Amino acid sequence: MDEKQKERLFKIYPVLSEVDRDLLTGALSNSMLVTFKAGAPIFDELQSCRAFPFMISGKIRVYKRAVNGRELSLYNVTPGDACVVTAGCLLGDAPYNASGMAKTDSVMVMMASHDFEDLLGSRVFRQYIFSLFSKRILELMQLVEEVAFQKLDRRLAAWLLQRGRYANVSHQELADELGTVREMITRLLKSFSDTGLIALGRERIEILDGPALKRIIED
Amino acid sequence: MDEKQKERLFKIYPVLSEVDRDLLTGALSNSMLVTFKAGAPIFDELQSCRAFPFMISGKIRVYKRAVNGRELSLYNVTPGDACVVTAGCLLGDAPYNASGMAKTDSVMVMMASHDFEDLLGSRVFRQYIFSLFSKRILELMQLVEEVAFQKLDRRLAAWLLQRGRYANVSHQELADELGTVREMITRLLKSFSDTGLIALGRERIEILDGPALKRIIED
DNA sequence: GACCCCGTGTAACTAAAGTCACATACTCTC
DNA sequence: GAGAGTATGTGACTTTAGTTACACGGGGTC
Repeated sequence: MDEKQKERLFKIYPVLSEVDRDLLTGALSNSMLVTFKAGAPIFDELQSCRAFPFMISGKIRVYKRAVNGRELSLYNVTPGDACVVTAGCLLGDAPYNASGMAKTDSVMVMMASHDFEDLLGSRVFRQYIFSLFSKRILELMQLVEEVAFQKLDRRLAAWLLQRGRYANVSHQELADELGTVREMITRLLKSFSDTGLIALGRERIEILDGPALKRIIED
Repeated sequence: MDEKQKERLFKIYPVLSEVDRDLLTGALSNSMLVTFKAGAPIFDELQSCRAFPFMISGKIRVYKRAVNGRELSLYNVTPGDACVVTAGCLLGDAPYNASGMAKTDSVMVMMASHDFEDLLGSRVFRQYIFSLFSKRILELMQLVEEVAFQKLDRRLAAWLLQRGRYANVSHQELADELGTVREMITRLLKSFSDTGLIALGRERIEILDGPALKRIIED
């Protein structure tokens, strides 16, 4: 890692500046910069893991894959985040039970497990990591509820709203996000489009009537 | 907290003996012993939380409740465990987003947030807590997958097997565990019973043919 | 331009889950 | 042992989701 990259790292994880200087220097000199191309698989179910990732740029999608090929996104990891599966494997010493792939070109610093544990000696750093964990746990619990209790049209509407005015995704990608099949997405999008809530194009969805979508979510 | 209770606490959380003596003594003298009767609500969605619980005895069920009254268990907390929602709220400074109730009479030591954070200064203690967190996260991810991709008969069979030879639950309780409705459970249990996999009684299920149940799970 | 790949549209059908309504039966209490 | 309250059994029906199979069309390649 050169100085420029360290600087970026500090910018994204300001909490690192609170960590003991020597400890950090040692840990970083041990760490490796890794890059992934968009679409590249990063880890897979049942694999065990060796290092803790600090995302510098890009976006990692963590998801579950069912036997029949259907997928469901659990969460994304972006710069400033931590990947809790990885951390979970690392600290809980269990194999991954999800898969990860790069959604966009991604760069991350991989820090060895024991170095990471050293850094956790810093109270502020620890608080930061814990709060990332906590955020994820709450998100996961939310996800469980949505999958268990909410109809697909609601979940789809919520996904669209959260995405902003335009979304450039194929129906298949959307299905893989929500854990369903392409045809369901096509159908639901069509019905949204028929009632003027959205406009459709190839790999493109535009929200025309946000408030109406919100009403679907709220029931 | 008297000496006898401290002893029990140490027995259940041996890792506490690794923590700095003075720190621990201070933290414990600040802590409160709390008891809940079976069935008592412990916390609820959107409530904020003030302390970290160390379970001494009993069992806490953490679950999500849907608007229409349906429920779905997320996990149970037993002695030696940590309640990650609570920890999540505490450390991530967010309100609860699930509910908790005592399944059996329960006793726990509630430790103030800042005392808990002090204890985390100990590397071994920290590792212990992190590994509890990790375990839960992996469990939650597993749960998401099951709810999203697995049919109810599989999930029910899995629940029964994991429970051991006898389960003393009502169909409604089972429905609340799995996030479905009573009638579905009654129907599925009936079909299991018709094929000789289980024997049914009032609030009682006995597994007769474990291997066959396993086959249902494995498809 | 012919071809192919991929994303999308759609209809008919199956399957799973949930809803409604009500019957039955056990248990505990008075 | 009558009655209340809770647990279970069950059939008919609706809704939601998933499956199958195929048609259409744009965009890029050779």
